[in-house]
Amino acid sequence: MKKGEQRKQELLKIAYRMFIEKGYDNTSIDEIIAEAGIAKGTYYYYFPSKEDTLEAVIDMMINEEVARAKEVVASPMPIPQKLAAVIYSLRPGQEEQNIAKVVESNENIVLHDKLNKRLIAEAVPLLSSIVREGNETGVFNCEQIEERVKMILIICSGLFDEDDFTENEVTAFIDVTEKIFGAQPGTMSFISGLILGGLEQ
Amino acid sequence: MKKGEQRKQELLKIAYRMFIEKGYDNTSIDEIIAEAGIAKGTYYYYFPSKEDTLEAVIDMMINEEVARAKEVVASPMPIPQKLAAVIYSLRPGQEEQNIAKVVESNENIVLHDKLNKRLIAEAVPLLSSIVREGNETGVFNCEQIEERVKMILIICSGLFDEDDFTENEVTAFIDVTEKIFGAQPGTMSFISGLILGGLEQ
Amino acid sequence: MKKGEQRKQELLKIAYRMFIEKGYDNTSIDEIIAEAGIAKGTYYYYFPSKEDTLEAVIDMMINEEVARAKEVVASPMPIPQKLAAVIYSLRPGQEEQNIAKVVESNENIVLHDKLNKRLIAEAVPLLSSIVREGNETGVFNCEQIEERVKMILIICSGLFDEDDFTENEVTAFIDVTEKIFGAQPGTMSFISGLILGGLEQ
Amino acid sequence: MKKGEQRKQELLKIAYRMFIEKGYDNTSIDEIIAEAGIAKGTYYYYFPSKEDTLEAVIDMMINEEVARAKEVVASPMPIPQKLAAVIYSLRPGQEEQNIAKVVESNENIVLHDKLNKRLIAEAVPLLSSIVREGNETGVFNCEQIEERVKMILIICSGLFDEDDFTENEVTAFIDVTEKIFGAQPGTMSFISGLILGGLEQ
DNA sequence: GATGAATGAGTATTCATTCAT
DNA sequence: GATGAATGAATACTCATTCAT
Repeated sequence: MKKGEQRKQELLKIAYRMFIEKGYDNTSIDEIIAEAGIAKGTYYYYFPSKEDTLEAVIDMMINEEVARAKEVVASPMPIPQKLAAVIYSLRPGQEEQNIAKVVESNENIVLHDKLNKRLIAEAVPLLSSIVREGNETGVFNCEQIEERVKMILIICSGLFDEDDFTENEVTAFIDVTEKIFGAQPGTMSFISGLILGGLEQ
Repeated sequence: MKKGEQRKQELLKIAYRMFIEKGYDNTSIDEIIAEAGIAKGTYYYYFPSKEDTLEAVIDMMINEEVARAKEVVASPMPIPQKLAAVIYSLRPGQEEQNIAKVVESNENIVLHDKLNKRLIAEAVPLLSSIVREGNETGVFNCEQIEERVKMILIICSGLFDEDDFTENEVTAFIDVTEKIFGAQPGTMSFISGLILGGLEQ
Repeated sequence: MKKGEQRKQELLKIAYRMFIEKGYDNTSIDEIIAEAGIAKGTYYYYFPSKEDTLEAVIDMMINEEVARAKEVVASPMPIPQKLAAVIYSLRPGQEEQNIAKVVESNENIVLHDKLNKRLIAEAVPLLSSIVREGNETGVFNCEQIEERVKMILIICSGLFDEDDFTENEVTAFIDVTEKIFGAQPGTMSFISGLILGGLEQ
Repeated sequence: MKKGEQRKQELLKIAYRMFIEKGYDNTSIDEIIAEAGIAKGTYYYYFPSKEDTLEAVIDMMINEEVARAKEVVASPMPIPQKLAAVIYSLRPGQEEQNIAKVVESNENIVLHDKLNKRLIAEAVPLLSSIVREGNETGVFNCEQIEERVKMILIICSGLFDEDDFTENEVTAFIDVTEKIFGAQPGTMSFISGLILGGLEQ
């Protein structure tokens, strides 16, 4: 990697962390360069605008999450487990666990929303292939695969984004997931353990 | 209604319209007062801050939508139709049909998101009572009623907000709705006509 | 005059002086408000932009110069003297005599040029009426009055703007002026004294 | 011509074109080097500063215009025609005819003004020799030759720069030119055709 | 000759909020 | 109830220039 490209990656990491910690709108260029210890001109040498930096940060996040998801896809696992694992690996916020102060999601709707739309776009094909495989092996049975996958993703992001879900929500979610993909009752019940395990981390 | 309260309502209507037309962040107090023809001090006499104005605008929208929804609840209708009708009446954006220029939803995530969360909070009890009635009459059959209602609302807002849904999405949505509430296949198929009808307006 | 209008006039005076002393481009808003002792917001309360301030400054200068010129027009004087006196009163830079440090004209071409164009537009009708009167009394004899007046103004601004003209230039100018307006030789020779007198100030 | 000198000339041509197309102030070094396809360091290897580039551009323009003018001076022509032809060949903007988009003259006062001053300095001796020749052959009759030549140049640049002159202006200009140089009425009337011909190009 | 990463002072503008009258 | 003058912190972005390699 060239020297310039490396520097750009560093900047990206810093911007990424600050956007998550403080929110995109609440993070000023001045703060970013102070943190990075560079001059303002240097920042603008690498990024044409703050907006572009956001775009680049989102690309970076997406790429990492998708890469992780693809590893899961490639790994040997029962279909239902694989489906759940991929969704789980895509969880926006996964990344953010390592960061101490995460801004209230209210103050970062911009980042959150952009990320979500991109994530859905990237994840639908990935998950659809799994569901298709499930259809073939008989563990799933459904049509409109892409649309159902999209629904699951929407439900996940709407339901679990804030980490304050209840047992009832999980129960209903499992049932709905099974029915959405035409699986036998109980097929997805392992999710319950997965989520609780995730919480205990 | 007192004179002061009346003026506050006028201001609210203006702010409401401008937020939708231009987006919350892109609407400045200066623009609001110019439109209203009042002095800046007058604005701050009625609203402690811009944020509070947003809150009041959202309250107003919610109230109107909930009132409309309650009328539907009170009206005599088969349960499944009533359920759908209430959800439909709550559709955020319903209000905005009368406004010429509506800002791109991207630029109004703040308003959009706040509204959505409030709407879900208000709508869940309303819809739950309908589902409960459905359970009693046997047309529905499900537990975790509130959670399932919430899911449906999440799916609706994620799927239908942008008016660019496909036939496959509608088909899948109908199937999923039936299964979520434990209804017989075909129970909710009338939705298809409802959505298309809504589009043809 | 209302309080606000008064403040605006003060600001205008300050901006005017600074533009002349330092040049338009070299004068920053920060410097203006520091000089005026006001907050940045206050500046923008009175002027929508720096460009508008320039426009307002030019208006002010033009108005004062035109007012002075109109006094001369109204005063009883022989036509040739009156013509010269009006031109002299319009001299851009007349104003600037009172200001200690005047920026090199090179650095203020913007102001200078805008002023010049406005001045010619304002002055042509005024001077034309004088020339017309001269035509009637027989002291002048020319057609294309407006065009000739414009020429004289162009010559003046091109020749005398920098105060470093020579005796030969004055001699030629007098001759040309007489011929432009079809006056008898010697009619305008008093100008020589006028210019030298002006210089001695 | 050495390789380095050649590259400098190329750069100059690019800067020249961009200054005219976009205005001096609106053209950034970044844009110049992007157009030229060179690195920033390379630019500064050839030019010590942007200001110096402007100076060099102006030199180049002047040289070309003066060279053209000198050809006219050397060609066999009646004196009055030669005088007019030289002035016409010096017209700033002559060069710019070949360039598609030329910035509004308002936005390029800096270039325009510098060029004008330089042009007058270069042209006065050239034209004076013609007028002197005219004095000797009797077609002209005037003193203060340099000063009168300067006046004509000032009038031309002030009157004809924007290509929107009227018939009256041309008529007056011809008359004034004749009188400035003490020529017989009608001597310069051919100018009328020259200007109209120039326009028809 | 040539590169391109780094600089940092400079700039205009926005806008929610306050408060004396 | 109503006014509007005053505030000032905040902010993104520009750009000519330098210099180690």
